[in-house]
Amino acid sequence: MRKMNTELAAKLAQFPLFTGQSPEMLDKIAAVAQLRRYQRGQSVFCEGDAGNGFYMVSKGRVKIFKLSSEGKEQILHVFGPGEPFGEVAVFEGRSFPASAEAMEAMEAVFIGRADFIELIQKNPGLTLKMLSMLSLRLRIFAHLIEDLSLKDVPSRLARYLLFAVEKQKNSQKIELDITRGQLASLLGTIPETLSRIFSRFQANGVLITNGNEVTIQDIPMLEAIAEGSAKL
Amino acid sequence: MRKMNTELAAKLAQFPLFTGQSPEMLDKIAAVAQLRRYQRGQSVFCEGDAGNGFYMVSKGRVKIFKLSSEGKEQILHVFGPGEPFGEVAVFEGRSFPASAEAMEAMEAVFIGRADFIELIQKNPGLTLKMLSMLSLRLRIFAHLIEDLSLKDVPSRLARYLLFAVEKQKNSQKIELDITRGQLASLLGTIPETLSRIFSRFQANGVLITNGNEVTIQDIPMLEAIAEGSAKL
DNA sequence: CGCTGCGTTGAGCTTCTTCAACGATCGTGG
DNA sequence: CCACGATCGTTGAAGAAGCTCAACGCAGCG
Repeated sequence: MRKMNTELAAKLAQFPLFTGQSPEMLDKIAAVAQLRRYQRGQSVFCEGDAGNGFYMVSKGRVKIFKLSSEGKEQILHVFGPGEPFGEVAVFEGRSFPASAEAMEAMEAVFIGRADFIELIQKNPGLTLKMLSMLSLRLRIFAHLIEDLSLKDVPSRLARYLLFAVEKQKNSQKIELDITRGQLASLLGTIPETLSRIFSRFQANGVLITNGNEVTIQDIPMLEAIAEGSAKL
Repeated sequence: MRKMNTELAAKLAQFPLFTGQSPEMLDKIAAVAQLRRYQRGQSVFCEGDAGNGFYMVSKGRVKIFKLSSEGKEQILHVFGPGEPFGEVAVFEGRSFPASAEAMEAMEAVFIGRADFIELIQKNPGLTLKMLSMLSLRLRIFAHLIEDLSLKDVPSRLARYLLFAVEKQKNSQKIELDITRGQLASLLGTIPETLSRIFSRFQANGVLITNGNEVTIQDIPMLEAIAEGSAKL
């Protein structure tokens, strides 16, 4: 039992949310945290479920998504190691507003609602981090809403690719870390449409695709498409 | 000066965020808060502006929105008395993710970033309220994303109307408190499309429109349309 | 070897937007 | 008091964007 807690505490220390916490505090947190494991495709929670706590990814990735009545999926987030999810239900005290599913073998730390609220109240630094994380998510959501409502699919793809280029230190060769289908769902479209647009970009010399590898050839053009000042 | 502060303190006490605060605390808050007035159509802040603080509506209404490069508008929120806005920029420390404009003569209390962060850190109750508010907004955004990505316009309108019915205590006569154009922008479409759908609903006996007054006649049908199990 | 999941391509169609015109309402100034 | 312009809402016709459905290729894996 002792050993398990120190292991957990070590994991907790990795999370941005908990950096700067004293070892004693980490031990306290570890005492109320549980480690949970999921297989690829396994559901973590479903929209509407009662939210009794929140999660932080320690290994693998989760997708947070909504389903339409016809089964179409809209991905809201893809979270990897260090990122928390399911907090909305904790603070707002109701059900989960979306579903979560492991995209690959995944491991997450779970902390119950009451325990976490207690932690927060005693820890102003933690509070501010949490507020800042929720704010960041609001910003991301606002961006997604803008995309869905005001931009066409080529623009969205262009924005996504430019973001990926930036994230990978401007190397023009990008490794897509999700499948085409998932990317389509993240961009609010379907695989067929996404595929057509990739082809169109390639036909116009904007990029070259090769499996999960995409080489960007014309960044200025991509920027023009992203902001809507050029069409293909 | 003294008088102004007590006036302000009285206003502050009305805000859900500050209910339960001691008179002394309210005075302290009032000392760092400013009252700002806006005319209909006046901009409060623009997307990208540096966010040095946040606002709480005390009179009138604001819309929070994004603009496309062609000038199309997507409304993210409409806020009335008691509701805070612009907090994202405070906690995340960057710029405003969207623009804000007064929809009518409006009055808002402004609190600077540093002051508010100080307040928060000394006041766990305030913290939790703030977390809960941000969470609620994330939930609302998730709903909007679902609408935009997974539902057609008739569904969105149906959902909106059902929500309004519920809000107005189930009287089937609804008073729309925003213009058609604004409603279109809130639902992620344009006035022409919205108008057509209202006509279609009316032609099928689902509702009767009369200016800003809408009388719902077939709630079950509206529910069916909202969830996508019926089309017109 | 066949199966299954994933990606691609084509054809047709639905939905929504665009563009244009028109009617109604309201506030203003003559 | 009326005329005027501005704003808003409505309606029609045409067009574009993206979705559905179906077929096929390809790779990985039992």
